[in-house]
Amino acid sequence: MTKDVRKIKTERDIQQAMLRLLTTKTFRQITVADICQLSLTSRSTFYAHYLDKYDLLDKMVAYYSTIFNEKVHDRFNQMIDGEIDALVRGLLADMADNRDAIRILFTVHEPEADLEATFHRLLLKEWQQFIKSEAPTMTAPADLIAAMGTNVQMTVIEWALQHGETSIDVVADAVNTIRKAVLLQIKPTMKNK
Amino acid sequence: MTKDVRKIKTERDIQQAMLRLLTTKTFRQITVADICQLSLTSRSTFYAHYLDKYDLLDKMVAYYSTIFNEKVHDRFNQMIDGEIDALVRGLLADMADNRDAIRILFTVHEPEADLEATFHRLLLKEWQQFIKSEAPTMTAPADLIAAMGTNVQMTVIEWALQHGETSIDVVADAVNTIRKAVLLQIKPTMKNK
DNA sequence: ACTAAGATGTTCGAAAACCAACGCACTGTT
DNA sequence: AACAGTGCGTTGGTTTTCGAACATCTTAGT
Repeated sequence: MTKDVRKIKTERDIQQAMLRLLTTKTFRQITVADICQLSLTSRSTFYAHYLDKYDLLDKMVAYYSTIFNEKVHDRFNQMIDGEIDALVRGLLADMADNRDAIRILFTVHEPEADLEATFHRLLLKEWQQFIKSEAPTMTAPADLIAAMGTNVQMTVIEWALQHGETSIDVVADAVNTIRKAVLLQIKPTMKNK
Repeated sequence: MTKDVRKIKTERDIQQAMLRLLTTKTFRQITVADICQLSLTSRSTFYAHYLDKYDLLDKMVAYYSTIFNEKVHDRFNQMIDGEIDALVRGLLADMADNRDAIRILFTVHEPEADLEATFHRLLLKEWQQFIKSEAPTMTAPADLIAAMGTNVQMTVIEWALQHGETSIDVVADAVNTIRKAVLLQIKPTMKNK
């Protein structure tokens, strides 16, 4: 039931080729022939794995989205406490291996496949759920605050993807101030923390 | 007549695996199973390409030796002039792609396969030929001077392999002084240069 | 409107790689 | 001496990949 090693290898090669090509060309400009040439796979093999280059992109985005979703869901509860976001720091640690891939895919914005947008959506959903359970009634509109929290975190994530995780320390104070301000809208009792 | 892409890929994978393993273990400690596991190739495929791990090492050494030999032979005549060794600088430029591989293989010293020793031997042969044609009669023993020249160059090569090519500039003066002293033994007429 | 070039997606026989299994040799227990 | 453990090298049937060919489809040039 487990996959043949050859399948794993060709999919790895094809996806690596796609990522490398994306550093040079636009997704639209990339041809299936380009991918095959760089990955040393034959045309027919490519189509044995993917319907077309859109399907390929789709599966890549789906893969990283799944990982992200799992990690977010696991860690979301730890978010409130801790300096900067324990969540964000944890996520970046979890995805250290895939950082290059994610950074590259973040530059691709196709209607069918958009990793950045997907991450944003997943994060927003968790925020909404979080607010609903923690503070059912709020003075400020819940959706607004959820959007705020999401955007703050996304900003940190993207910044760390570009500049490296360690660089988080540089902006920790600034981000913390903002984070606390957002959380204050949800849990006013946290003032004295 | 040209090789199937699949052969190229598996040989590439196997050789990369060998190099990566050599950064961790001794050549003796490495097993065929290790290589197969890391390169994602099956045991039977390995033996379809190589007799055993010694044969693999052998072919890798042979490959880089061939390249080295060609480059040395092409460039040896340009050696005398130019600051530091035009030869050495040229060689390092030619082999920039393979620098990591060569640096790793230089740490392996098996009686049947020793890249460092092979490079040394090839270089020495060129020096002997050079002296024979340029200065058939010399006061100092030709073999001694050939050995000197070879060792000076090998030292620079190994130093550059470790520290990067640009770092040659740092030691250029020192090496040049020595190089000139060696060449003076061959061509006393160069005093005034 | 015609053509040439390049890209897509499919088909099929041949070549290569996989994998599970086997026998063998060597080493270190108990 | 029997034993398990590990590494070597080989075998044969199965699966995957390759390569070359083919029929579209789009796009640019004359």
